Formats: sequence, C-alpha cells, structure tokens
Amino acid sequence: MVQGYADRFEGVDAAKVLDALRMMRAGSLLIRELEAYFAQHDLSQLRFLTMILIDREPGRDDLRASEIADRLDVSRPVVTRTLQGLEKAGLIAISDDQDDARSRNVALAAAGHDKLREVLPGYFAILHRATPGLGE
Amino acid sequence: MVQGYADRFEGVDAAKVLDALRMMRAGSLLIRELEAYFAQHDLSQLRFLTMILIDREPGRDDLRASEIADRLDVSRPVVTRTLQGLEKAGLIAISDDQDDARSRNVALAAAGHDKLREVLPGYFAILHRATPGLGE
DNA sequence: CACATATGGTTACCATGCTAACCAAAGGAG
DNA sequence: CTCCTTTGGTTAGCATGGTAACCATATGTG
Repeated sequence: MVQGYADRFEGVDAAKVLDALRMMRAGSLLIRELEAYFAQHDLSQLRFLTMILIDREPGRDDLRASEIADRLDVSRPVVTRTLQGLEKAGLIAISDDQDDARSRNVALAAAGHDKLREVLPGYFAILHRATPGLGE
Repeated sequence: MVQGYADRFEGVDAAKVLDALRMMRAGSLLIRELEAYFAQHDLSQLRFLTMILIDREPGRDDLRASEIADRLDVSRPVVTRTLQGLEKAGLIAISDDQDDARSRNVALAAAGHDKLREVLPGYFAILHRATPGLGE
C-alpha cells in the first residue's frame, strides 16, 4: 500500500518507510504482550518499571516521585496515580521527606520485592523471545 | 541496569534483552512523534489510517466499519468513536448499506481527500527520518 | 525580611485503547 | 415459518497516557 503513495512523493524511499512501519508495529506488539503479562500479575509496565527503578537505585533504598517521573520519562500526574495504586496494593511504602516538606519518598515494601522476584523471569523471557522478531 | 538482573537469571542474554528494549523505545518514540504531528492537523494515527484505507481501496470508494476494524486491527468500539469524530469534522461521509441494514458505508468526503494531501508529505518525512534511528 | 519565582505533587479533565453487554438485522436449522 | 445463532454496530465503563491549573513549600533577590 505504501508503494503507491511513495511513488507520488519526491525523495521518499519506500523501503525506509516500510522499515519504520515495521519497527513501529513490532514495538507496539511487544508493548501489548508485556502489558498483558503484567496484567496477569496485577501490574502494568509503569508499575513494574517504577519498582525496578527503586530496587536498582545504588546506595539508597528509596526515590522521590519526581525522580521517578524524570527517569521513566513520564508525566508527574501519571506517577502520582501509579504510586497510589502501588501503595494501595501494599507493594511500596511512601513517606514524607525530612528535608523537603513537599517531597515524598518511595521505598519498596517486602511484598514489592517478592513481586519483582515473581515477575522478572517471565519479563526477561518475553523480551528474549521477542528479539528474533526484529528481522521479521 | 539490565545487566545486573540478567546475571541472576539462567539463559538470559543481556544483549538480546537490550535489543528488545531499544526496539520498544524506538517504536514508542516514533508513535509519539507521529501522534504529535497528527494532532497539529486535527487528526490522530487512527483517524489518518482510516482515511488512507478508504482512499487506497481498489475498485470501491467506501468501506464498511467492520472492514476498517479488521484491517487496522483495532476494536470495533474504537472504530465507532473514530468515525464519529471524522464525520463531525466533515472528513468522511457515512451512509447506510443497501444490502445489509446493519452495516454502514464510510466514504471520504472532499475535505478528507484534501486533508490526506495536506498530511501525507509530512507523514512520510517523519517515517523516512526515523529509519536511521533503528541502529541507535 | 518580603515578595517573586521555581519546584514537588495533586486534582481535574481530555484522548485513545480495551472488554463486556446490548440492540438490531441476517442467516441457518428444524 | 420460527427460533437460535451469528454478525455489525453502539453504549458504558475501565485503564493508561497526556496537559492545564492549583496548592504548598523552597529558594533567591531586592
């Protein structure tokens, strides 16, 4: 379908366009697959990545909400909502910062560590399996 | 960050996992960029693809809503909502099918053809430019 | 010190995807 | 022909992303 259009525009390389479309499609499918996997474990990609981020933080065992937003490249309101969900599920613990009264510190609860251990192998398995799909 | 986790699991190739993550990221960024581009033109990816599909249909100048859902791999309610938006914007014309009273035929309005002409060059330009990013 | 600005978070609201449940019409089996 | 099932479409409601507008607290400058 692309070919017919590409012919009509100057400087458009149909192969390149198709590559981009393929990549976009592959990315979407992978995201969809991961989201379905996480849903089985009462998680979402963002909830999972939030916990990973805290778990992997060297030297500290907590992060501020704004740090999470910055590193995951997600808007703050979304972080707020995600943290509320994680807290209600008992996977994280939120506490007030001693130095900055505006700020809130987010740490993994024991259940959060357990959840990560439960979910990580399947997560890597999906990513691992997805990679050959790059060339398809 | 992945490496530290990968070491702890059997049979996980960190390079493969990173490839998958990169692909997912590249796909997301491209989707985001396209969505922003379409928003400037009062469109969305789905609205655009719907119009393209009708425009490119050989032999006919309209499609049924269910055909659109099937070919774009999107749920029917989303198609319903998208068509309502496009109709309100005057970009498509919806008519009842003569043979099947349940079905609705969707054709491009003149404004829809104009809109496609307006948007297509920029669309291809973005896809074209995005492709080198595959290897990054 | 006081006030203006910047920053951390939240709330409110919009867009876009989904599934479940529903209506109406078509189609097939008895 | 009647009834049951399938199919096209819509509505309702959930999840997840975003921006705009809003507090409260820090911070920096006159």
